[in-house]
Parts: sequence; structure tokens; C-alpha cells
Amino acid sequence: MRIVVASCQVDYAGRLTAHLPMAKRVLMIKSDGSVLIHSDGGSYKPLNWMSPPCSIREGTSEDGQLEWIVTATKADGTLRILIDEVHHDSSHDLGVDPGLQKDGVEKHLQELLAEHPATLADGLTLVRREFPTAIGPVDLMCRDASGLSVAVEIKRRGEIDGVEQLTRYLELLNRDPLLTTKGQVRGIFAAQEIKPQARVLAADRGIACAVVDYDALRGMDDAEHRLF
Amino acid sequence: MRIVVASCQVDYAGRLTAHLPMAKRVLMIKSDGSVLIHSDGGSYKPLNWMSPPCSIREGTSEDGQLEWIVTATKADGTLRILIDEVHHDSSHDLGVDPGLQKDGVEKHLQELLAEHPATLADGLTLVRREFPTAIGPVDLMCRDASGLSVAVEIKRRGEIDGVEQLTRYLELLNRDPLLTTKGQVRGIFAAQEIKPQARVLAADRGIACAVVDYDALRGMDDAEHRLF
DNA sequence: AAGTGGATTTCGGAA
DNA sequence: TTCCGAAGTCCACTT
Repeated sequence: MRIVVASCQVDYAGRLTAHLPMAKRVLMIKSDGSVLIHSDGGSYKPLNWMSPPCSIREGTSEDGQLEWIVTATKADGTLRILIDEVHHDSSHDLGVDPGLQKDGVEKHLQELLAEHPATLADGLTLVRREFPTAIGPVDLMCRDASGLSVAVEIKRRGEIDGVEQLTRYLELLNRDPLLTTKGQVRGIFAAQEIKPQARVLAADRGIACAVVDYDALRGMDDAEHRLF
Repeated sequence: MRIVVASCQVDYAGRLTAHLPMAKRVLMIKSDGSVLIHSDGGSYKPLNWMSPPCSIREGTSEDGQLEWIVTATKADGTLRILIDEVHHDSSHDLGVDPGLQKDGVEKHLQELLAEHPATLADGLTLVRREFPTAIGPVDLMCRDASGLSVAVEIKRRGEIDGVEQLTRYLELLNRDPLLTTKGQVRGIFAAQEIKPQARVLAADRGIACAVVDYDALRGMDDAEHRLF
């Protein structure tokens, strides 16, 4: 890992073309050849970058300025960095990172709801998780107290796309005579928060919405485990 | 902008919980308080980070190790960085960045297709760009040789969502008697590449697909400009 | 201010 | 390997 602080101008040509006027910035050059150009603001996304794998050719421009040409190995695209003044330049051997361990979000939510389907609607019981259909698995397939099949789509944030997705599942499921013996398959759209537009679309499609309290579910789960 | 190279362990708790075991990494601390933790690999996304605005409290852990607690000002979430050894620490005044100037992608594609609608289908002529509807503007509204209205949705990459979007537009447009005097409004889904699933859904909805050659269109445009 | 759609998205899992 | 959906997405633009 090489870190350079320099006054530089950057030009990118690839999927789009972009330009950064001359200014003082931080250049991070990783050992795989990738380059990140950061300013003192914004979020974690660099102003400009080149994704690995890529190679750097260090040279001199027509004006005699230091110039880096970064080219992608597999994709197309070139990053040209013109350096006016180097304020800092250091290299560091970091070794291979052990990597990030993260705990789940949507997957965990699905697990919790699979264990507590009645929180979605009274009398709901689980038939199976990841119920397969021709266009993909339905998150939860349940049955209600009256024996009707209920398809549940789970999202962290409930937006219009999720309702569309569940609608497609329902169209397909309602053609299955085995699922519709007691009547049409119901749909429940479950999420930690549901956007107004999604709610309206769901209502229009006859799909119920269920706002899920993740923390409460976790609490229920913990309480249950404590019993055993 | 402060840059620290250190052996550190990181724990994040917020929307999810995540952990980074002790290892040598680069810490980038921007003047707005945001922190990026980079390893010598991956892409531009840091292993872990805290988005601005946030504040950093430097302290000492129970074990007497240097500890940074980064807390988000508005959102919830905490990043705890335990530092075992500092290998490098420098600060740099970068000033405000003039910012990235980028040239278009989808917008440019829309402009090009607006100028050359016949590349989408023979005899197609433009009625207007950004044709307004109650649920948002249709990218291009055209008319074919037989006088039928044609709604065009343009994407860089054609995926299932785009077909859904165009479907919603078509449902709405087909209720407009002014547009349907000669018959139902046709739909064309135009993109540089169209995913198989999107293609299948489009076919099911009676929507035509058009794969757009961006470079060829640019070429046509250049050639045209040369005539004048 | 909140919502919506695109991204040089990146990242992970499944087919 | 490729495809597809989710993201602590970020980001710009619209309502």
C-alpha cells in the first residue's frame, strides 16, 4: 500500500469520462494496482478510482510533469493522473487482511419471522422457508387459520419493487391447484419499514402489509431460548 | 485529513454488527470526522467506515490500549477502533476540492436516441422527450409509421425493474384516449444490454426490446455534425 | 426535508 | 463462471 498526498489533476475515460481539476488530494495505491483518489470530504466513495486488477505506468507528461497512467487489465478504461507537487509519499506492508465478519440483516429477519409467523397475522403457521417457484423462491410460505395459503415477502425496507415481486409470485402461485384448494393465495408484504407508495400499491393488489419490529422479534427469540 | 497506518481491531454496531480482527490497516480520518478503514485490497469500499457527520473521541481502553470511539451525529451507530501499534501518522491540509466533472451516461443515451429514434424501430419519429405522466416522465414518446404511439424506456442495463416501470407507464398511457386513437400504445425497452429475465418479462408483456449500440450512435451523431 | 432512481456501483450467494 | 439481488449502499435530483 502506497499513500501519496499530491496536487494532481485526474482524467478518467471508460464507461464515462470524468475530470478532476488540479487540487491537493490523497492517492491510495493498493498492491493489486488499484488506485483511489480521495478528497477531504464526501463519504467512503473516492472522487475517482480504478478498480483492480489494473496496472500503473509512471511517466512524464509533455510539460515535464510527473504522470501516472492507470489502465484496467480486464475492463476498458484509463485513469490519467498528472502530478504537480508531491507533499507526502510513503509505502506500507499491510499483509493480507483477515476480513470483515458481519452479522445478518434480511436473512436474520427471515429466520426470526420463520420462527414467529404469527407476528405477521393471527393464526399464521409456517409451511416452509424459501418456497420454490419457477421465478424464484418465496421467502415464507404459510397457512392461515382457515387453511388458506399465504405467501410472505420479506424486505428490510419495503419499497415498490418488493410489492411487484410478491405480485409476480402470487400470479404464479394462484395457478397451482394444490395451493388454491381452499381459495386464492394471500400475500403479506413484511418489512421493518414500508414506504407509502409501496403501501398504496400493495393495497391496490390486495396484499397485506406487516411492519416488523426487528428488536422485538429478537427479544422474543431470546426469551424463547431462555426457556430451554 | 489525517492518515494513520496502525495495527487495529474494529467493531461496528449500527444497522448491523461487524468485527475486524487485529491487523495492520490504513485509517483515513477526514476533516468532517468520517473515518475509512482500508486494507491493501478490495475495491474502493473500505472494510469498515463511519459516514459523516460524526465525532471521534480518543481514549484508552481497559487494557491501556489506544482506543477511538467514532459515533454518528444524526444516525445511530458506533465504531470502536482499538489500536495496538501506530506505524504512521500524518495530517494534511487539502482544502476544499473543486469536485468531479462527469459526462453523461443514460442522459447522453437518451439525447442520442431522441435524435435517432429510427434506430429503435423503422419509421419511428420523436414526439417528445420526458413525456409527463402522473407517475413520472416517459423517457421518449414516439410515433410509428402507422401513427401508433410508442413509449420508450431507456436504461443503460436492461433489468426486470425497467420492464415493470415501462409496464406501469403503458397501463396509464393506454387509458388516455388522445394517445390511443389509432390503437394501443406500444412499448419499447431500450438498453445497451438486456438481461434474459428482463427480455422474457418484456415478451410476456408485449413489450419490444431494443439493444442500443452507444458507440455507433455516437458515431452517427458525429457524422451528422460533420455535415453542418 | 423526504422520496426516487442511477451507479465507473461493490459484494455476496446461488445456479 | 455467470447471474442476480442486497447494501450500514452513495449520490444527485425531484417533490
